[in-house]
Amino acid sequence: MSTSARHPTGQAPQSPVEGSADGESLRIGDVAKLAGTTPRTIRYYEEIGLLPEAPARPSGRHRLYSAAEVERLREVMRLKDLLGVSLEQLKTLLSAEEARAEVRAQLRRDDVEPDRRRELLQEALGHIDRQLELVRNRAGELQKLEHELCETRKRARRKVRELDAQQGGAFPPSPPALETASGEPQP
Amino acid sequence: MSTSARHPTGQAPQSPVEGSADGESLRIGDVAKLAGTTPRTIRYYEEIGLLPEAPARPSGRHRLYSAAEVERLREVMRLKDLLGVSLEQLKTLLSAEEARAEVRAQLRRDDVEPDRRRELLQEALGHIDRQLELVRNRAGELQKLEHELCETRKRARRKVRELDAQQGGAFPPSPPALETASGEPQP
DNA sequence: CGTGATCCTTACGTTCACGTCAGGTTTGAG
DNA sequence: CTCAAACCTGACGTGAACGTAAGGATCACG
Repeated sequence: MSTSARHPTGQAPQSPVEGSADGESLRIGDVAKLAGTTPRTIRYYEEIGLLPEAPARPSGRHRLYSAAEVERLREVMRLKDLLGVSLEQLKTLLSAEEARAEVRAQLRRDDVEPDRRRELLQEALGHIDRQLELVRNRAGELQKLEHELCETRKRARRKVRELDAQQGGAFPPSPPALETASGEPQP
Repeated sequence: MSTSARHPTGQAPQSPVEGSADGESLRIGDVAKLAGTTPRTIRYYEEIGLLPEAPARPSGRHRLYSAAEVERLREVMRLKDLLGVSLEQLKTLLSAEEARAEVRAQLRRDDVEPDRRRELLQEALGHIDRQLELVRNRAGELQKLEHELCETRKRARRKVRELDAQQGGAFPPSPPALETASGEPQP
């Protein structure tokens, strides 16, 4: 970081990020930026099997991704954050989606026996239900917490108003500070 | 762990856990069990200032807790889990509750100037609002996720039914597996 | 007042989820 | 073809959140 800022163009000359017409050939750095993370994380996720290996990479060559991989990554990060599970558990959960993808693939082919189809769909449904239960539990807990906080908030506001009214008269219920009326509550 | 299982009474002779009439004098192991964690974790939380030091412990003596501490601990664990924040951030968030406790204490004393009261209450309100926003964000995200999962689930079920109907006739829509009608969905 | 279970402090070990650095290779604009 | 920028593979480092083990002090029952 001293005498290397040569390119007077300023920014990095590479990284199209959206240059090509279709949504193909993103490099790992681009994907990372688009998903809001780092290349290292992507490689790590791939390493532990949370993300599939970059599709058909010809040996030691650079990884190339499509927009779909970015979506996948975002979804992974979203689930990790919202469900608060370990990457290992997340991998298990996501295996369900892989299974579903496979189901869809099989469904597109028309040469599968209906019995087999039923099996696959039923399995997928089971996965979905497990996820759904997990999500519902957490969502419920969070709503409970939200409700509690709202109540607490109400009580606090009431106390403020009481205080205002009690020794009021001196000056009218003037705007107490900045954000006054309904800046937050709107259930 | 060889020739020490003497006490024929079977269980540990200590740990009242609910023996005393009031809710006092719990030892760290009891608290841990009641809250579903370990003594080490409790000491750690105390060490980093997430929990207050066991009240008035006479020097190197054992820690003693009351039922209230158990509640506090459960609350901490709940927030940690639901909000998915670091213990450091959680400490910051909880400082708000400490502040609120202090406010309540000051409110009980009657000799505080109203202006000061207002200040305290307003501050507490600010803390609450910050928490509330955080909780609401997460709750909203989780609901979105839940909704998406529900949709996916619906589609899957529809496909199953289609499959049933298509090559049905052979045998009626018999119970596909075990859990059949409305075992999960009830929004 | 002995004694076994529990607790104390101190300190090092561990797992997860990456960060960072080294040394070499690949890529793409010029 | 050149050359800087980005990428590659290892390998080691790191912070958070505890686990675990050592050596000794406390506690409560008998």
